[in-house]
Amino acid sequence: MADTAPPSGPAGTPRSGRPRYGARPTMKDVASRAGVGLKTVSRVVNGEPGVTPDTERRVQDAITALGFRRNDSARILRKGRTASIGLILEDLADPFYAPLNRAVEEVARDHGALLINGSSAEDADREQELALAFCARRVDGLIVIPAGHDHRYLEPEIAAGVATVFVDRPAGLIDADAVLTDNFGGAREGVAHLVAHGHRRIGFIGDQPHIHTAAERLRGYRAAMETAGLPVDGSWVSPGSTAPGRVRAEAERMLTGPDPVTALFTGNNRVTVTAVRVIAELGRPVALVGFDDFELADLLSPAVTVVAQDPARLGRTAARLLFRRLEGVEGAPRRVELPTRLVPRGSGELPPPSA
Amino acid sequence: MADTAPPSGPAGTPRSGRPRYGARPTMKDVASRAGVGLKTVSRVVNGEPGVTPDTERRVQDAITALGFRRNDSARILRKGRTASIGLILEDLADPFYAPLNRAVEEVARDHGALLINGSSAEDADREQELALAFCARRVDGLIVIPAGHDHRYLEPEIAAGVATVFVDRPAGLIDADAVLTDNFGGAREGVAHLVAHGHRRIGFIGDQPHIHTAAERLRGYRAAMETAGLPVDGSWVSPGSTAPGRVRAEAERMLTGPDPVTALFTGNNRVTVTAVRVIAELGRPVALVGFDDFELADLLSPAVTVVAQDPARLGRTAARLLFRRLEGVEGAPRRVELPTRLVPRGSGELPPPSA
DNA sequence: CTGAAAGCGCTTACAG
DNA sequence: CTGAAAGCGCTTACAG
Repeated sequence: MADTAPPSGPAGTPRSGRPRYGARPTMKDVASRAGVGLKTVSRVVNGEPGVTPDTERRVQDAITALGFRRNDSARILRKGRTASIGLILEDLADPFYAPLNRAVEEVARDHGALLINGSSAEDADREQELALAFCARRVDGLIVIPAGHDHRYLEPEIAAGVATVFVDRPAGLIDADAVLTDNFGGAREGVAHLVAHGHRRIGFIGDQPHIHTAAERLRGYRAAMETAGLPVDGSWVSPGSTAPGRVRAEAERMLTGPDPVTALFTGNNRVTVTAVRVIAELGRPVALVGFDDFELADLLSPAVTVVAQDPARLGRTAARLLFRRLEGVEGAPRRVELPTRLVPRGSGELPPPSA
Repeated sequence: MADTAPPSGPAGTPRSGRPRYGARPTMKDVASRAGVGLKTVSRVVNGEPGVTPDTERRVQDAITALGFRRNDSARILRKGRTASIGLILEDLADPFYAPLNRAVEEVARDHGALLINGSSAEDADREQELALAFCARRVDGLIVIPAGHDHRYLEPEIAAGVATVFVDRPAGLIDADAVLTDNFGGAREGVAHLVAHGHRRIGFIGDQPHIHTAAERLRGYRAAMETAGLPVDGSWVSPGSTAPGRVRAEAERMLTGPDPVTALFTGNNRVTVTAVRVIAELGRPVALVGFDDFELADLLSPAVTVVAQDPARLGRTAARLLFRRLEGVEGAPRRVELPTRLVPRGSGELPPPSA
């Protein structure tokens, strides 16, 4: 008899209508179990009209019995769009980018898209590798916080229809949508704030100058000093790595030399935190304004005055622009610049020591 | 002549061998342009042996000319595994989970897999929706920080071969791999530390008790008190929302009542930060130990003593376990528990006010 | 209302 | 060394 076939254990059930272990039932399996055609199953799964209640029920029963779940990868292959976007940031672990990440996710979710994530680790090669891997998966769009300065490698992808928006820093050597913070204006305002509180000797410690945001902030510092008619001594300006060791050394040098600065403008949150430590160890108050807000800045004493960006808004704006492009909005690449906000908390309002 | 066909603008090039705008060249396009078979292109693209240098060059030229990039979605459909994993956490914007996220990414990268991300927003329905969406995309594996307490919805997926590891909190109503922190032991140690510094009246403010980690930490608090032979007044124990308003009210109540506690044990980083604010406003030192480390804890005054978890290790451990499962390691579900580390910084070593 | 055929862009299993 | 055929699991376009 046909039933004398060897009993099928959990690891392999050749009996028709049931998938083998580790495999998954397909629409074909559902169709044969329900005794209908493939297209009818497709109609039920996708809620398309034109199926009698009785047929629908039979299909639903088969779906439940087999534990069928539509394979969206196959669907996607046929439909063209993948309903997924890729986001490349510098470091998924960096608290500064976390709200940006979440904001992008929310917008993607509103549009029914999934989010693929990756960290460039501030390495141009890794950025490219990730971006192209995402494109190979045929993401509909790409949001990139660039690490590199040459994005020509993306030209074929963009031409092929991958919507691409750069955030936080502009693209290099290609013309593309970008959503940025007004780094120049923010830094200028922060330094002007120190000037307004009587400082004339203001130090700048920032990130490496090849990073766009760092260069812009340094430019803002210089502009504020020039506007105020203040000279800038070369020894007051220190762009470079944000490694605590270097920042610490530079802050100590500027604050304890023969003719010390009376205030510090720090170019990003990591620099600011190290500067706070140095000042605390110094034992005397030093005026400080930092670029980027950070948690607990208000709990330190003195509380730290900052030029705040809005990372969530950066992400939201970029993602919305991306989906607008995907919906067919054409036009020249856009450059959106978001404002900063000066948050006075105490450290930036300290006067210079009365000479 | 054939060349009298209407000129083809950028939006549509019917000329054979070139894709229309917005579409992408396929292996078939490459094959016909190079004058070879489809399989030969596949061999070149995948670096398989058995192609003469001359043929290979012709194929490479066609690839370059057309800007071909293999469609990994199609490849995946045929191969079975998608080389992607999904990670569901509570909130991509939460700095606590950011290092976990990055650690998972690094392990995935080591295994050539991409990372799809999502936030449950502490909502069980949204967790399920995300998990099933990831499964529909046929991720190879799933790492979940669960929001819900019933994960039976994942049983068909797990049976179908989706490797699944829970992190930070265990799965509900199913038996599955889990990587957890020793919340009980950590809390017990933190409270015992306060006891060792002379405190007998210690308050506990924690998260909602239906959250596994919160319940475990409360259990640790009670165990430490009991071990020390100290009674626990009901008014000293406050599990509930971590919203600043509630935490603030509870901290103020415990610290300013008729018979106030002399020390506070706070159940997570958000609670700790609010407690620090309340204590700062109070104007007198109060001993404090918090569960979870946080940035700048050492810069506050007094610096905050914490029971630290290692979120990156949590993520790394979970991801490694996941890939071991994907490599075929069978066996009963595992439960890994990672130790905490008490970090004395000052606030936890304050003595009770001399009565 | 229902379904057979063709095709999305690859890989697998074979055959020359 | 090379390639035609079949198939991964769906959807599209059509026909009954």
